[in-house]
Amino acid sequence: MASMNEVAKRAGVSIATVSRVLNNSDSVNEETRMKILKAIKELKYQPSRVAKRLRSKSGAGNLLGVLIPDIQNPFYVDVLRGIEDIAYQNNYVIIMCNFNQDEKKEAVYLDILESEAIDGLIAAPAHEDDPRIKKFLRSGLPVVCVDRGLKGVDVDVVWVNNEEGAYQAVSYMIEKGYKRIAHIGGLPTIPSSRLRLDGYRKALKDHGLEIDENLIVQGDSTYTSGIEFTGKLLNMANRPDALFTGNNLITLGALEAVNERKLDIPGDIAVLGFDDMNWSNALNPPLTAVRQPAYEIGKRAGELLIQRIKDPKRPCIQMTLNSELKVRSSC
Amino acid sequence: MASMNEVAKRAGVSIATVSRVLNNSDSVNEETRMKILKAIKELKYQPSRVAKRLRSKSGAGNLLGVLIPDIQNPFYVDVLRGIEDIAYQNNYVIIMCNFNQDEKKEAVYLDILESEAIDGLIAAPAHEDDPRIKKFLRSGLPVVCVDRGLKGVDVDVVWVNNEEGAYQAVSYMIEKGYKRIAHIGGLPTIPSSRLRLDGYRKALKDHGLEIDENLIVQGDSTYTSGIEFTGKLLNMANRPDALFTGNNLITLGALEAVNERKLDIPGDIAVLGFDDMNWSNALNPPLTAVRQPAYEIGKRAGELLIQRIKDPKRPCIQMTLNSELKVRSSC
DNA sequence: ATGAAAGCGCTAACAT
DNA sequence: ATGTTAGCGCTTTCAT
Repeated sequence: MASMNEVAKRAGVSIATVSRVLNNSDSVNEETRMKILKAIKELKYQPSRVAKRLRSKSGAGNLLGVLIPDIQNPFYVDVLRGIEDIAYQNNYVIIMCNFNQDEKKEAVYLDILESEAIDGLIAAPAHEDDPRIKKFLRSGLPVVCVDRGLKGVDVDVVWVNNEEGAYQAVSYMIEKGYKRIAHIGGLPTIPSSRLRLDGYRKALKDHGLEIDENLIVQGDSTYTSGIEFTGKLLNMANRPDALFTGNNLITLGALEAVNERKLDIPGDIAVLGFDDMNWSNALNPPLTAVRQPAYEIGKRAGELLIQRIKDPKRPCIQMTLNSELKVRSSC
Repeated sequence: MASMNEVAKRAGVSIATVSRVLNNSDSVNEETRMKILKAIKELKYQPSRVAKRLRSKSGAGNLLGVLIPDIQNPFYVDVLRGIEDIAYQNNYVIIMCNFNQDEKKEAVYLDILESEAIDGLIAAPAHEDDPRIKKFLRSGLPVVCVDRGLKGVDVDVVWVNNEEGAYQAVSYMIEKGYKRIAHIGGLPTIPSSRLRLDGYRKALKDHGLEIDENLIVQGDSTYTSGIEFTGKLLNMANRPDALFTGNNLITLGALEAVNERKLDIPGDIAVLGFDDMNWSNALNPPLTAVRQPAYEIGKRAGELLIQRIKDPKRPCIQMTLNSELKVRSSC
């Protein structure tokens, strides 16, 4: 790889001038600019992003960190996709950090990202008190949270109206005539889990249904938890007639458990999931779900981050996107 | 962030000595080592990976590039997950490049990765003649290919026995008694698409079934292509009794098309997909599929890459992992 | 409009 | 065993 020095030599100018045309800062004589451009082409010169990053502290490194809890969850994949589109458009590149709900790993990644001199971070904190993200935030680096907020600090957040989305979903279920609606929630430490549960409770209450605590379970947001809890629920003497699942993975696990028992959806048990998937119509029956605009969440977060990098002083924004109930046939 | 200089000052030594204890190269007096370690702790010093990368060309930068065609394909997500595990264990971090089958984008990403001075690259080339990856390879940087090989060059590859996997699958279908087995393939430019098709043809031939070219279609490997082609196939006067789909996304699209027509699987049409998913049991009926060990492909590729970074001279390896036919209920 | 030179944080060769 | 020093490739004053 040719260096700026070689370009300068070939063009017969100093490296400062080369740097100038590259960053089209200052004015430079049209003739010399041409000479330099020519040399760049001939040498196939490409600036070193590493050197640039080392030299010009923050903002010019074109490097973003993305810290997410579980890349195997389709929701986060779509978010990531949205972030990537914006990053690519702006010549940023992404270091992908999947911490798998492991707080130790999260901490390690955060340290590395700092040491990589990233320009900004998009993160879904492990929970709303997440001390590691908070510390990172305090270090002054631009941060945007997705899907999960942070309590007691001022930070950009992009998420969805979790409580409202759950409320709508459960209300719909009630209106459909379901009486014993169970809920399998995710990790209680994750804010969205609690908000969705709140929405569930509120819907039941507002419709005059009594809340049966036996029908409310909370696991660890995984596929396996979906299988397990659905199994328990279905084994109950007086089993529920409908199931409201707390996320993607739980839903899928629930479907496995239902399939296993050869029960009919929605005949034996209706299923409505929080989180939609691009292939929900491939499920049989097609899944009725609360759709989070995952791709757009990522896109918006990317935009906010780049804005903040350019203007660290701009006030924080909390952007709540709307979820949408996609009615298909499972409920 | 404290720099090495500050550590040196606080410990009352030169930065060279600090560097020595950090890389535990050379011998350094136990006493001074302690002083330095103490200073490091007190200042919460963390070496700058950027500076290190700039200085020590190649191999010590702890940065890997991953270039994949479609992050929204669950197969690649699992591969990525495998790579990440190995990377993390070895203190490497990953720049994620999703090129979405867009060769222009692929080229841009490759340029950027070079400019980022990555230590190595794991890539699924757009196709087997992919000139951009070949060029990259020629530049001398360690490269490992996954899922797709490269023709006419010596390179590490980790993939699966595509032809054999397809052969087994289709043979199984034939033994089950299906007579008119259709195949929806992926992009013909992708080697695995062709190999799977080859396996399909060979199985039919070996079992004395005639090949009906009307039952063979090839699309662009997407979900939509699965929907479309399945639709066409199902609308045929003499429609197939079974479907062998060429990848994950196609399978899902096919299921949507079948659901839409309220057809029964496997009664009206059996479905067997290449590529398994972690939640195949959530499908109804559970999907019979050829399972690629995606996570392990990623893991092995990561291992090979790190080996090559350490020893650029070691001979290239082509690692073929075995696929496995997971018999469930869709076929 | 252009150049010289300092320095970002580190490694490694060369001294001592 | 430890220090000095020259870069890695770039940006950015400060001169001219």
